[in-house]
Amino acid sequence: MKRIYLQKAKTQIARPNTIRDINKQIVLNYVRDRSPISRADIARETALQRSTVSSIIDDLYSADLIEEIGIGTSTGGRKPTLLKLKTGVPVAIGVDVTPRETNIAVADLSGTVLEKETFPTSSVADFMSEQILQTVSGFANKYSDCDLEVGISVPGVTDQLVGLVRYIPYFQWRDWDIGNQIEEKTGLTVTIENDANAIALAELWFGREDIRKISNFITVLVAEGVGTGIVFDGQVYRGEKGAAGEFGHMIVGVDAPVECSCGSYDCWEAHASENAMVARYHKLVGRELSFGRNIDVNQLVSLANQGEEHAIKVLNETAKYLGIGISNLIVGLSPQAVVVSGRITRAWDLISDELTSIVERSVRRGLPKTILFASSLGDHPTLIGSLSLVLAKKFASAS
Amino acid sequence: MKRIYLQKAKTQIARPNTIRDINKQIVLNYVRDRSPISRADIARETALQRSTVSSIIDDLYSADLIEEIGIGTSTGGRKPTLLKLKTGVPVAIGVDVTPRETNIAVADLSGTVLEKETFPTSSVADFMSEQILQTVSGFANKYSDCDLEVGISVPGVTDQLVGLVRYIPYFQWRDWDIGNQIEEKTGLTVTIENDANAIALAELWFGREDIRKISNFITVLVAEGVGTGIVFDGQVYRGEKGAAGEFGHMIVGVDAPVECSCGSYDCWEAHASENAMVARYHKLVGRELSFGRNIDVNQLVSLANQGEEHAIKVLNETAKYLGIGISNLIVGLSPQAVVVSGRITRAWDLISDELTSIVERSVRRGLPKTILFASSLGDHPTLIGSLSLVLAKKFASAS
DNA sequence: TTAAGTTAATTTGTTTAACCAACAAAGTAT
DNA sequence: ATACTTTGTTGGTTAAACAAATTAACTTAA
Repeated sequence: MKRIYLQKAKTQIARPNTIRDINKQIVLNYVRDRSPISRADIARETALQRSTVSSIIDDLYSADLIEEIGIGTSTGGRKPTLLKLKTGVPVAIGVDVTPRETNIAVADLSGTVLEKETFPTSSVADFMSEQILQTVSGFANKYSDCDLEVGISVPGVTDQLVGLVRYIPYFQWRDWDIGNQIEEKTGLTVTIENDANAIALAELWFGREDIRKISNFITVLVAEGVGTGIVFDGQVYRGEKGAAGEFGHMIVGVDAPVECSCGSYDCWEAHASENAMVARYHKLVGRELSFGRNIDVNQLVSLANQGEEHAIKVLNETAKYLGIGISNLIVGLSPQAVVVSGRITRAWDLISDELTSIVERSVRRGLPKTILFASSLGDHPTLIGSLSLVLAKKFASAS
Repeated sequence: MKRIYLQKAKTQIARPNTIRDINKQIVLNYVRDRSPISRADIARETALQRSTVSSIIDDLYSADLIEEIGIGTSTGGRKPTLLKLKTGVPVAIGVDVTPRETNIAVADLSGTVLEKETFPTSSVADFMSEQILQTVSGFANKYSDCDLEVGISVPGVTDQLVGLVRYIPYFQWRDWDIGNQIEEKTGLTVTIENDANAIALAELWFGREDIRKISNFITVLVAEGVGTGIVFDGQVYRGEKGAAGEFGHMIVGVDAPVECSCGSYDCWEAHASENAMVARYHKLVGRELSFGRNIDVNQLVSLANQGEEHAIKVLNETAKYLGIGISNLIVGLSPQAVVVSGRITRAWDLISDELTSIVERSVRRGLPKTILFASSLGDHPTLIGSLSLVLAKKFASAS
């Protein structure tokens, strides 16, 4: 049940083709989710007429979105022709900027990465712009016969309307105009989004099956900072100007091991981020043990997985604060699940007990239990996030 | 952009009449919002054909939702016939249960209360059920020729699917079956909802104009406890089993003046509720000054408005904690506005400065400013909330 | 005061895309 | 070999949009 806003009425009214648009999208989602599937199966499940389904399938086939994959087995009558999403054809370019490295990839409708390039992220914005522009337009030229769009994920505040990165705390970049630059050079449509929101979108469309079935959940991205993405009723909630999900700056306790990117020492981010984790380790073992330089998060997690007790202690401590923040979110938003992503989840076995026990304290009488998951998006969740910005548009409903 | 869930596909596919359903709803909203308005005006604003609008208006007229109000002035040609919502006809019964009193009212499509009965709320659930049943069925019989539905607002956790009140902390009622009892006795459809969520719905549809135009906001209800209602994208976010918005149990500080309904002393509710306010006053002035009995919130607010310094101090202190919680919500959810309701808002002039200054600290660089409002729903916001549960259904879009 | 121009609302016919029913194609079961 | 099933297509019907013409009712200017 949703309020109708009259300002947008001209785009909201239903035209004769609105019916087809809606049903086309539903049928496409069936092909995506249940493939291989026959026309008759879709008709049964949607309660559309078989003739209507056939007609819609013709449309989708012409639009190069689906293909026939073969003939199925009979169940007492004519054999069904089976359908699936058209794969192997590039449809999305994803640009994933993280503080350490930048990944640019080309993917097909199913989200499968067909080609990928990686380079270290430089702290000089103009230099980065140039490198990204070069790679993206390289892909665009190579696949100029395909109908491509570009999605960009960055660790900061974005403005989707004007295609601008407002602020990236890690590099202190302000008003980085990468979106428009790509649009101008390649002519492709560009969508830009905060990393945590992009991950939320990726979990919604490409995450593990038990999450894709859920319509209300929260993603927590533990990286240099802590970002949260909120999925509400099957859509990512962006808030005013896409600034929602900044629960990283929620106050959870004093005297954090590191300063938050906002300057304070009492934010959740200052207690539970990778930076906090690294700082805890140095405080515990002294700097000399870690080769005089800062230990890498990967090394820290590996040490813990190998059983090094200091590393384990640090992970547990970090998990505790992660849990406190998560339990605040659960109390307030009552999501069906919370999905944690970031390198810390490589030691999921070591932290899940601590997390679960803290989170369970927040379960209130009579309320359903919120499930905790580690992300299943793999080693580059934000890259999948950037691709999702393009792919989700193909499958999502307009409203 | 919203995910399509295949489980519900059978109810989501578009039929030929889906077009009409959508456009009918949009036209009805124009009549509601812009009345008096002519058919030609609606056609211009929606970009529907004038013939289509006329046909839809005929439908709405037959359904008794609108009426002609007269002839407008010419702007150079034929005079327009002006339309408005049909008023004066009962369509909703609202049942508003608060710890002190219970209000039951009948309202028309515009939300205007046509008739109202009030009685004190008893702590005995069965007795309350009987009183409510009697009053509601009285109204139902009196207006048996009208197409009525019932909305119920309660200060606790509700389960809309089975029509049950799961838990009311104030009275410690569990599984109070009032919804089904009314349905059985009267045959009317009943919708049950938590008070804070009902208020959010009321603000969305019947609140002040500057709020109705906003699609993302949060309502904070300060009563015996503190409840929050979240409006995302023009719809009330209920969370899993309607348990969202329990930010009252967010941890904001230690040593609250009263115990929270959940038993702890560090919840927001324990710092910022009416109960906390009353406890602060007693601690400050001593019990004897307030006639040996607990001072009433109304009295406390009146004293403050008259300039009594202790009362003012208490209100300021309470506003401080209210502000801390609100600023956490703003950081995390980035709403366009926060609407405060409850008796404390009768002293809005005394608390708004304190609130605003705390909230402004949470405004982060580059983010739009969140506006703070006192509710404009009047003295019985939860009653309007209960009526909204019925009325919003008439105007909202299905998806 | 008549003719010309405007605006409002309705009527008539066309198009889209759903539904339904009948049917051909391609199988299985007795 | 015959009867039944299942899949997918074809042709006719219906709902509701659009588009254009028409009627209604009014204002303005010669």
